[in-house]
Parts: sequence; structure tokens; C-alpha cells
Amino acid sequence: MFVPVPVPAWSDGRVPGPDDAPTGAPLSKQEFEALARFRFGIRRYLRFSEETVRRHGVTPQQYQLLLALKGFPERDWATVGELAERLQLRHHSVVELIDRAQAEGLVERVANPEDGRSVRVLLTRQGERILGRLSALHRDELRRLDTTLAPPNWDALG
Amino acid sequence: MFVPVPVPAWSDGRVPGPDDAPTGAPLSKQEFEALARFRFGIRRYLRFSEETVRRHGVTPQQYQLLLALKGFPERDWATVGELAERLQLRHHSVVELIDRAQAEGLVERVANPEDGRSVRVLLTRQGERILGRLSALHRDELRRLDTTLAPPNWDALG
DNA sequence: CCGGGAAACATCGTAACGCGATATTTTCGG
DNA sequence: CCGAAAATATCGCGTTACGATGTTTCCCGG
Repeated sequence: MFVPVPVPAWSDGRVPGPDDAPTGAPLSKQEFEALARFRFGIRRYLRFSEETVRRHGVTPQQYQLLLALKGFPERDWATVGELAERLQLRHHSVVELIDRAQAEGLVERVANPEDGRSVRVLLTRQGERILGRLSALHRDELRRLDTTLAPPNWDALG
Repeated sequence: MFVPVPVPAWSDGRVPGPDDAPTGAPLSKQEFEALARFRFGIRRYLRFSEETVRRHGVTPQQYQLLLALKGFPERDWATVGELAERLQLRHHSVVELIDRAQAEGLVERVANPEDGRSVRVLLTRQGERILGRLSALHRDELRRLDTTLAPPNWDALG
């Protein structure tokens, strides 16, 4: 499942390969621990999220879709392509995700008046309602976790 | 794929269900955006990670396994159960992950002298080498992303 | 010292998800 | 008005994490 993203979304648009020399010195035990702790924090948050949303009858992917819509900058809808970028997935993976969410009555598709090729995806009333509850729970959890979840502070590691 | 974790790893050991009232008021558009941006940051980091490690011939799960070993607090090995906690997976998922990583020569199992039921998992020389390179690249990327990746600062949102 | 329950690890079959490859519809420049 | 590019959609497949179940080792009461 190798995955070349068409327009890389990180810093310099390059993905380091096996021949790239790492820029810094070898990592200390402390640095490895910091990296591992950060990853653990992410896993823990995602695990909390997964359990929470499933108890409300939606999958983690669906929650991310809903959130990406309601949380889209400036708007409250998005096209498939825009969602693919926000969710860091391929277009057709998003298409399938939308299909499933639509079947559950969480989102709907509307023709885009500005471009007939694309589609506007937006939340249904039910989608709004569920997202509202779930987001509040996530905000609460984030408030509790936030120091645990912060990226390592390399300078204070010495 | 519903997932009741035996010993929940988050705050109060409870997972909010549909009948829990969210503690706070409904979220503002800004808060939704903050939540979505944070999730986007995570996705972007994980995407970077996936691409990077695949170019070096390991899967994302394998990288996480290696990192969990080298970054384990106080030690540089762990049991299957400990890894399950750190990786937030079920025991047998970790067993399979270790099987695959072992087949690739990245980790090895050694009998645990202190308890014959459990197993010590540790890095091979090759696992160390690959992990070293990958971790340096991850540290570099994290240094670049860190403001983007920080959890939302709710107080500064108003 | 021994028998039963618990703990730790392992095996097997299954379902969901994201992907590559490919197809379809719409736009737009010349 | 036509061909190339863009945006969305369809199909089949491999990987992975899971639930259910099995095996080995420890530990404790009697």
C-alpha cells in the first residue's frame, strides 16, 4: 500500500528516501522516548475518539468527515477533492466514505452551481446534531490531554 | 470494529456514551475549525510518516513498533502486553505485528527469565539502524510542524 | 506437592478500509 | 466545436485489526 500523494502536503514537498542523510546527530535515549511518548499520545487520543464516536453509532472516518465539513475554513461545505486534501486520502477513498455516510443520512450531495464537474458535500440536520455532541466530547477530552498531546519540546530535553 | 479496551487509557476511564450530556455550550464555528485543524495536523503528520517509512521498506505499524521498543521508558525492550498498551492495540494484534516484523528481521523474541509466560521483544541490529534513520527524519519534520500540530488553545480562541 | 484458576501469548477466520487502475461527465482554451 | 484536463465515480484487491478460541506458564490454597 505505497502511497505517493500527488501534491505533498508537508513542508518542502519532498519525502525523504533511504539515501537522504538525516540532518542531525543520532538520537539520544531521551529523544527516542520523547518521540515515542508523542506517538503514544496521538494513539491514545485517536483511541478515545474511536470509542466515543462508535458509541454514538458512527465510524471514526465518518466523524472526521463531518468535522472536516463543519470545520472547513470560511464555509460549511466542501468538494470531494477539498475533503481528500483535508482528510489526507485519495479522491476515491473519500467518494466511498461519502457514499457510506450518505446512506446513513449524515451528509448529502448537492450540485455545485459554479462547476458542474464537482459536487458540494454538506451536513444533514442529523449530521449536525451528532457532530455537535461528539465535538463537545472531543473538546473536553482535548482540554484534559493537552500537555500529554503536545509535540516534544526538543530544546528542554538536553 | 467496535473496541472496548480492557483498561481504558484516558482520563477518567470512562467513555462518554450517547446519553452523556456534553459538559460545555455548543461549539462556535471557530471551535469547530480549531478541532478540524488539529485533526488535519495529525493526519498530515501521519501521512508524512507513512510515506517516509514506506520508502525505507517498513510499514507504519512496524515503525511504531520499533519506536515503542527503543522509546520504552527506562528500558529498550518490552513484553507483548506492554506493547499493546503503548500502541493501543489488542494483544493478538501486536502478536501478529511482531510476527511480521520478525520475519523482516527487525525485531526478535527472547524468553523472559523473570516470567516464562511472557516474552521480551527487542530490536535487531537492522531494526536499530532503520529506526535511527527514520526517527531522525521524524524529529526534523516535527520541528517544522510543531505549531501546526499543537492542540488547540481554547482560551485564545474567543 | 498438586490441582485449578488466572495471566500471557498465539492461532484462525472475518470484515472494513484505503488503494491502484480504470471509466464517466463536465469544463475550457484555441 | 473539438481535444485535453479536471472532478467524480466504479471495481477488485491486499492489509490490518478484531473477536473467539486455544496453549503454555505461573501462583496459590490446601
